[in-house]
Amino acid sequence: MDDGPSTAGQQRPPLRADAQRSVDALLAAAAEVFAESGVDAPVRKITAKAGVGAGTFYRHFPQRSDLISAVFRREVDACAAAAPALTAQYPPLDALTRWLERFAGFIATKRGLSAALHSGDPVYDSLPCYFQQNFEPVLADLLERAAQAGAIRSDADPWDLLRAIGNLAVPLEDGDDHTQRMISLLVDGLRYGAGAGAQPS
Amino acid sequence: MDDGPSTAGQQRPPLRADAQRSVDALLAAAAEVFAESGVDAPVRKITAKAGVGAGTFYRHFPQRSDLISAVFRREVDACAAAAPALTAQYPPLDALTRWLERFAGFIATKRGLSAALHSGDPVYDSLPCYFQQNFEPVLADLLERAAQAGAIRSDADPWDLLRAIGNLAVPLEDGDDHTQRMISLLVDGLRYGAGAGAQPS
DNA sequence: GCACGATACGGAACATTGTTCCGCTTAGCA
DNA sequence: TGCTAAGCGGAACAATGTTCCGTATCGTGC
Repeated sequence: MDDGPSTAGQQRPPLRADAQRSVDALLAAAAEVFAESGVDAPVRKITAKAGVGAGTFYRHFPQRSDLISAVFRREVDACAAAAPALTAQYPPLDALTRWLERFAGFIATKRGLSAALHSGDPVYDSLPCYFQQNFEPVLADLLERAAQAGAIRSDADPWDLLRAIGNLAVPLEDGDDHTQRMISLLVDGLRYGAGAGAQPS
Repeated sequence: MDDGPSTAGQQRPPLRADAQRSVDALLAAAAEVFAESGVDAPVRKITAKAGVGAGTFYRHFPQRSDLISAVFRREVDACAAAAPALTAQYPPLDALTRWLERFAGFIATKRGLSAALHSGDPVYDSLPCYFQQNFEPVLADLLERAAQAGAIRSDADPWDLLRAIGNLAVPLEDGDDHTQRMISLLVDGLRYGAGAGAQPS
């Protein structure tokens, strides 16, 4: 969906192969480093993990916010893209649950992002929108399939659920047992109103 | 209200006179520097303005969040404390207007604080509460006096007003003409429903 | 008023991180 | 295969956070 660092680029010549490799490596490394150290992690940590020099980093991401934004979008895309595979592979309720857990994992790597979002940098303005626009339809589809299968009630609002799980998963601390338990609680809640004789797990 | 940096101190021996001077100087300097450069301003800028060494700074504020929190509380106190004098010196409606402008000035120095508040540092958890607990009664009193004088309507909610002006004053950019105009607009709005034949300015 | 111990001060030194610069390497192309 | 522009690496520099310790000051008991 996004093949480069700057989203505002008008018409930029296609990246040379090695440059594309660098960008990919940096995004992958940054995602890992952000997950373990937050978005304020030192540049050197990222370049080291990516195996590139500092110059290369600043060539592709002159502003830190460019990198943060790019990593965020890439991870949103990846998480949203996981849904179809789950839908194809599992029954609707399982697909739903597994995707919610995947989503919680996504949220868990967002330490420090909340503060960045409030920094006032206009680069971030579009991120909440990107978040909603990508996730809401995905979850709506999962919910609808599960509802049509009679596994869950049909009046759940996707956006409500996304925010609820977003809040549940914020901590990131200790084991994610807690988040997982809360998710299954939510899913049980969804099942409660299903047409058939659903029973809590 | 708060005579030292750490709010969690159990029973700490009273500060030596020179230490108290240092703390005061640092808080005053930090307030100025924060206002002009945001809460991420370099430590050296603060110590230079306060006329103290780096060691002194870290002795009193081991964590930056300690300083930010202390400055915030001190300024909340000062702003809230300005109300009685205004009440004594001006008619109720004037006192109300002047205090709201003072409050807007307070908000205008809070660049970067919003991001800090979302950083997750538990030191900040109590600040929003402190903000509300100090300002709401003050404004409620000003509103009530103005309402009893027949200058404004009596159904205004203090907390609503605080948040509204907080939002109006956020920018801090250009001249504060804009904020001032918006405040007088709000006050006119309050006057509109007054019992007597109040007329917009 | 004086001496003494505890407390606090200042600022140089060190550590960490952000950012730039430039000689060298490589991809893409004719 | 050779040329050129794009890209790379990492040393060097700059800005800032943080520590350390010799010196100065305060509060106190006499």
